[in-house]
Amino acid sequence: MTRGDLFDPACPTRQLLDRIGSKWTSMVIKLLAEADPAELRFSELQRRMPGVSQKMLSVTLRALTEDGLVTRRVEGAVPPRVHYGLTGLGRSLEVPLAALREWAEAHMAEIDAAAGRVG
Amino acid sequence: MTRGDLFDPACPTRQLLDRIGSKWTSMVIKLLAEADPAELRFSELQRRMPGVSQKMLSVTLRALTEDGLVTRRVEGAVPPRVHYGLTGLGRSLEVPLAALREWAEAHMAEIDAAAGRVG
DNA sequence: CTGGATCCGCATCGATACTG
DNA sequence: CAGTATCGATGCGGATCCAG
Repeated sequence: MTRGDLFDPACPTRQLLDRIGSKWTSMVIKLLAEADPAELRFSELQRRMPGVSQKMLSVTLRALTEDGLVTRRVEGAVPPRVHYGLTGLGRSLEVPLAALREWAEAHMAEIDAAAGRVG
Repeated sequence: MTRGDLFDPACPTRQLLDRIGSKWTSMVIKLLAEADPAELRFSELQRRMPGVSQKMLSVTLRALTEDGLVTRRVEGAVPPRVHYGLTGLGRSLEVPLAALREWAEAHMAEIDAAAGRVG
C-alpha cells in the first residue's frame, strides 16, 4: 500500500460521495443532463423535483455551481430568470453517475428484497 | 408531504446513494473488493480504516449484510472470528463504483480548485 | 421569480462502557 | 475479538419569512 491510497481521510471517492450523496444533488445532475435545451430554470427544476424546498434547491445548485459542475446564467433582473446547466466537468461526471443509475435501476429491487423493505 | 419520503420512490439512484453515501460504506466495499483472499476480518477492516469506531464499522457492516451486498461468516465462538466478503450483488456494484472512484481520482482536484479550496 | 436568513426537528455519527 | 447499548454533539434538511 502506497501513500495517497484511498484509505486516507482525503479519499477522493469519499469526498465525491459527500457531495453527490447529498439529498437532491444527483437528481439535479440527472435532470440537467437529460434537459434537451441543455438548461433548466430554477422553477422548472423545482417543478420536476417533487418535495424539494426552495432553500434546498438553492443550496444544492449553489454548491454544484461552486464546485464547477453546474453553470448559472442569469437572464434579466426583474423578474429574474436563472438558467442552470452542466459544465464539461458536470457532463463528465454524468458518465459514471449514469452507470451507477443503471445499476441502481437494475438491482435496487434485490437490495430492497434482501433488506425486507419490499411492500 | 411533511417527511423525507416525499420524493419520487421511483428514483433508485437516490436510494442507492443513501446507502453507499453513508460515511464508511464505500470504503468497506472497496476494501472487500480488493481483498485478495476475498474476505477480511472485522479487526482487519478496522485496521485499514483509520478513524472508524467499532460501532460505526459494526453498523456499516450490518447494513451492508442486510442489504445483501456483503457476506458474513462466523468462525468459532471464542474467540469469535467474523469474516466479511462481497456477495455477487456487491461485486456487481463494485463495477460502477470503481468507475465513480476513477472519476473522483481524476477530477476531484478540479472540484476542489473550483470550490476555492486551492489558491 | 429567485434565493438568502433564521429557527428547529431529526437522523447520523462519535465516544464510552459493557457483554460474550 | 466482535458486537451492543447509551448518551451527546453535530449538521443536514425542512418550514417559514424576508429581500431584490
